[in-house]
Amino acid sequence: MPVPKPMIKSAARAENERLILAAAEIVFADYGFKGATTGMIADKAGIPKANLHYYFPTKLALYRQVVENIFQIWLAAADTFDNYDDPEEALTRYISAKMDISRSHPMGSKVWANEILHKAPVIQDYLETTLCEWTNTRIAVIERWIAEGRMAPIDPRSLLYMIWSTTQHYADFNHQIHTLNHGEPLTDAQFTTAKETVVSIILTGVGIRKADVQSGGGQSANIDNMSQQTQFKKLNGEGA
Amino acid sequence: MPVPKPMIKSAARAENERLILAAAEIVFADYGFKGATTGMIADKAGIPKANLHYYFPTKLALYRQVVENIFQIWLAAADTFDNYDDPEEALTRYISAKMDISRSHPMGSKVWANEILHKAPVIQDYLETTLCEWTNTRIAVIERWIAEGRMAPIDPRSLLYMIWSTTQHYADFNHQIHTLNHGEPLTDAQFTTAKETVVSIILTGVGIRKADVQSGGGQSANIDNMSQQTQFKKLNGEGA
DNA sequence: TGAAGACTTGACCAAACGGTCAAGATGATA
DNA sequence: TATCATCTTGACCGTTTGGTCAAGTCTTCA
Repeated sequence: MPVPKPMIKSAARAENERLILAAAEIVFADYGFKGATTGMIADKAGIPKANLHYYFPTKLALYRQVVENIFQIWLAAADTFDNYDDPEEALTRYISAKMDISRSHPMGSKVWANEILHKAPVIQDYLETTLCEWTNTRIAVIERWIAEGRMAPIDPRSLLYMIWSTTQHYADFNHQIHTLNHGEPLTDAQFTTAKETVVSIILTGVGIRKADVQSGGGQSANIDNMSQQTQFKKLNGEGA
Repeated sequence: MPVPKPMIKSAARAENERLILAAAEIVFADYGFKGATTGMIADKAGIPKANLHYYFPTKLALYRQVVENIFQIWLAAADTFDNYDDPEEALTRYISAKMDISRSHPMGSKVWANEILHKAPVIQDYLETTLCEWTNTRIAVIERWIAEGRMAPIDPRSLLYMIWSTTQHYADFNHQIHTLNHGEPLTDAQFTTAKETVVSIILTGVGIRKADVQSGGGQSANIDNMSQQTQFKKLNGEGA
C-alpha cells in the first residue's frame, strides 16, 4: 500500500480511460480519424458520448493518445535490435517481434498506417525526432555489419523499409490477406509459415543465410531454423 | 473522322471528367473517403461543387471510378509476370514495374491502401474475384519454378505479399520516407538504389541470385546487375 | 449526516457536408 | 431566329457530428 489516496481517486478514471482507449484504437483503425466518430467510440466502450468527452476533451486528444501508445509498443520491439550484435540473431528477432506485433496488435499498426498515409497530421514530430534517431542508429549498426563482412553490401535504409513494410503488411492489409485466404484469418500454422518465409528471404537476401535450392523435384521441407543456430545446407550449382 | 457527332457531344464532358478524376485521386489519397469532401475535390478541379455532382451523382460513384482506374494500372503491370518464364527475369521485371508505379502513381496506391485498411467497403468484389484469381495463378507459377529447382522452396504466397508490401511501401509511406530523408523526396539515384536493393534482396532471398558478402572492409559497390545477366560473385565461408 | 468533489448523462447547438434545385448560359440544329 | 439538349452555378436543405451544458448521482471524509 504505497499510494493510498491519490491513486484510489482515479480508480474509476483509470478503468474508463482504458475502456475508451481500447475502443478508440479499434474504431480509429477501422474508419480512420475522420471516419471514426466519438459516438461510435463511446458506444463500443459502453458509455455515453458526453462521458467520453469528460475524459478526453477532444477527439484529437484521444487520437493522439492512441497513437502514442502504439509508438511505445514499437519502440519496445525495436530494442530487440540492440540486444544482439550478431546480425542473424538481431535481424531474426527484430523481424519476428514485428511480425508478432502485427498479429497481436494489428489495430495499432493500422492507425499508424492511416496516419502516415494522410501525411501524419498529428504525429509529424514523432517522425522527425524519435523515429529519425532510431533509424539512423540502426543504419549505423547495419553499415558496421557490412563493413565487417558479416552481411552483403545492401543499402541499409532500403533493408529497414523492407522489414517494416513486410511485417506491417500482415496487420495493415490483413483484410486483403483474409480475403485471399478464403475469407478466413491465417491459422497459427499459416502465420508461422509466413514469418519463417519472411525471415528466410531477408536473411538469405542479405547474405546471412545461404539459399536452399533443390534442383530435383521435392515440394517444400519448410525452413524452420530461424533461431540461434542456422544449419547451412549445401547449395548446388546455379551460375550461368 | 470515324465518329463525328456522338463523340463530339461529350468533348466538354470528357475533359471535365478527367479533371475531376485527377483531383479526386489526390484528395481521396490524402484524406481518405470520409475525410475527402466533394467541395475540396471540386475546388482542386477548378469547378463548382454542383457541377461535380452533375458529372458524378454521388461521392461514392466518383470514388469507385478512381479505384477502378488504379486497379487497371496494376493489372497491366502484373502482365510482366506472365511474359517471362525465367524466374529471375519475371520477378525482376515485376518488382521493377511495381516500384515504378509506386513512384509515378503514388496516389493510386494510397487510395487502395486506404480502402483495404478500412476493410474494402467498396471494392470487396475485386478482391474476391480478379485479385484472387490473379494471385492463385501466380502462386502456381512460383510453385512450378520451385518444383523445377529454379528457386528455393519458399512459401509463394508469402513471397507475393512481400513484393506487394515492399514496393507499395514507397507509395503508401512516402511521407514517412521523405521525413526520414531530411524532408526531401528520394532523388532518382536514391530511388534507383532502393529498387535495386529490393530486387537484390528478394532474388537472393529466394535463391535465384547468390549473396555477395565481402569479408574485407569496403563500403558498398552497389549491385546494379538487375537485368538480363547476373554476374554471380564468389561467396566466402560463413558457416558456424 | 452533510458538504464537496468526482463522475454520469440526456438534451442541445453550431458547423460542416452531401446532395438538390431551379434559373440561367451555351451551343448545336434547322 | 427558334428550339432543344447540354452544361453551369449560387442558393438552399436535411443530416451528421464534435463538443457543451446543466442537472443530476455517487463516493469520500470530517
